[in-house]
Amino acid sequence: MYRTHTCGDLRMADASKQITLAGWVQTVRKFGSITFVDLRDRYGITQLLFAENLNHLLDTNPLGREFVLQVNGVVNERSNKNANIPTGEIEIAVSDFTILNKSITPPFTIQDDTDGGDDLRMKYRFLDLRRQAVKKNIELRYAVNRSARNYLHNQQFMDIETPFLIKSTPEGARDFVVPSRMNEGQFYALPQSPQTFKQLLMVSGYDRYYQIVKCFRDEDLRADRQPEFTQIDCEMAFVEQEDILSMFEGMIRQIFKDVKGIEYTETIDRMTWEDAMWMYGNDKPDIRFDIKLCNLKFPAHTHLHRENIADLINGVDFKVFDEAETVIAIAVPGCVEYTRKQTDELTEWVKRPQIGMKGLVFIKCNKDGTFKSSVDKFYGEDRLKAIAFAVHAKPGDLILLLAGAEEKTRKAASDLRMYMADKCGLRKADQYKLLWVLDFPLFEYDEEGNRWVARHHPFTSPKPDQIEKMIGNDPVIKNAADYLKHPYASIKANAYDMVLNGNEIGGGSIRIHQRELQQKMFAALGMNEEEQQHKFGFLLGAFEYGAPPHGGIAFGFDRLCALLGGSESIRDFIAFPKNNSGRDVMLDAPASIDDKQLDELSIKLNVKN
RNA sequence: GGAUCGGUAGUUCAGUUGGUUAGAAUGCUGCCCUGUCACGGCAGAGGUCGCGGGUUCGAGUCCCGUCCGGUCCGCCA
Repeated sequence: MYRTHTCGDLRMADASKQITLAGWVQTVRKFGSITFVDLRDRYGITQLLFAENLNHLLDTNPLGREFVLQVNGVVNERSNKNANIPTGEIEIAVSDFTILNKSITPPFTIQDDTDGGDDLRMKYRFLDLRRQAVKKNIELRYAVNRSARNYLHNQQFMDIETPFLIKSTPEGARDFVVPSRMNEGQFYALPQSPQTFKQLLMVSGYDRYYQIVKCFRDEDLRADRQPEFTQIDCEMAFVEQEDILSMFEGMIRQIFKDVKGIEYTETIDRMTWEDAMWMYGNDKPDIRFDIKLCNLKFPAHTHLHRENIADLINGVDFKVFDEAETVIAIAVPGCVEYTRKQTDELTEWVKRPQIGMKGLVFIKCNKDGTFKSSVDKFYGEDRLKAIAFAVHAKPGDLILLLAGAEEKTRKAASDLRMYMADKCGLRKADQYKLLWVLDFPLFEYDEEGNRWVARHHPFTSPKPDQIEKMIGNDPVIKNAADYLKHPYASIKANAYDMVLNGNEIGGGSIRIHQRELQQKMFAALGMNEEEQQHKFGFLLGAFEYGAPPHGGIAFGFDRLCALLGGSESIRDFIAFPKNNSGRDVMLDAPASIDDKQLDELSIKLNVKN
């Protein structure tokens, strides 16, 4: 028997027991004739004491970091206790030991605050995973997994596996493709999601399906985006939007309770997509803090339908604002004392290419009720006061104004809102705020292709009262510049996203379940009958055999884990992640394959460079 | 496809205006140490400054190219 206990088990109650432990050597502390060793496994750390009688054996069999060690000994009370670890009251008086395996010196320290950089840690991920800091993330991931499964199981959901080798249907993201040896010149694709399969399962009558499943997208990566990622993928039949929202509010509440010990009892806010864009400039707003965007000039072209607003900025010959399509302001609480240097830094920040604004205007709302702005030359005290009123600014606030083209300015204002909130500590790490964003547009205009694309995916149903708008109008966009005037631009979908602290953690929709409407949808996306049949004939066919009304949602599992673990990056919540370039630096994958393999697959390479 | 930051000892980093022998911490090796738990003390080894080219009397430092990594924009239905 290799061990009677783990390195996290033993306490004072076990004193004087004869035990056997096995684990990894974390540290060796030698004091002349006695030696302390910290032995580590998944469960904890236990201190070993090698007294005089054994110490000479350590001279001939020296222990190094990460050696695999088995010891027999007696549990003793320590004379000096360590309150920092659960096993800190006891130690093992070693009677004999076996080195089960040696280790070369690891390239970085296996501690919470490792000295290893990201790249190195990924290369030696199997060592990195030994660290407590990473292990607790992997444990959290499993806790979220268990919690979701329990909840869904208790709600009659069935976990049904769907295939990974499927057909490429290049709508949306790029597919990863897999060549087929037995079918010369043909390729499978890895699923971007099990979307069509789960819909077919609804047709088959498995009216509550879920799967915690890998999905694959061949797109550029980010700190929160991996080429293969995991979704909690769910679908239900005989449901309306409200059924889905309440079912999955229940799931997220359960996860908060099981994983974080948080009773999230408060109502989960709901907001339309239009409101989110109007008030936050963003379809996944962080509502932990109350800064809202305020339009001071109504944009000439917008899909956000709002009544006109007070004209507070025109008529003073300030060209920057006069010539701008829109002017958007935010009031940042308590920043009135910003120095010239600090406001200059903000200006530089919005001028960075990623934001791309030309400049930034300031209004300081002094505590004595007066105003001081960078545009005093144009705007008198009365005007500034009126603007401050419109922006809901209080004395002590700093108002920031951005001017420019509608979409760009709105996005910049949203980014600036988040940036200032971070600066002011308004995005509190221990605070969680959930939000549903509803009524997304059904279509999005693709400038490059001058056509409509599905904002969510082509299986999303329009709001029932807007089906007319869809079937009654030709999708062709005659004048690209005026796409917002096309009836399709305003069609809303039965689609919803769950947002946590400014991150989209889940999204879904009520699906189309009638063949005719589905075909109309495909046609709207520019797919002719032949293409429809070729790409989605199986689904259209299935819809003719009694497809029930259905809908679903998918949660980004990795991202949810990262957020619950308090991290921006999902990599530390994936046991073996890929780097920024989609490489596995441990395996050194992807890699070339040999000519024989290529030959079997009838593939000839055409590699540039 | 684009922007930006970085690459110097095993590791994490510092390195001034371009100037003699490139430093610190940690890790590693050896010696000392009976109560440590970030043990301590002494000594030591360890470098093609990512790679290639250029400017210069002289380049870790400046310039050009390139590779690798981080972050972001585009992209991600």
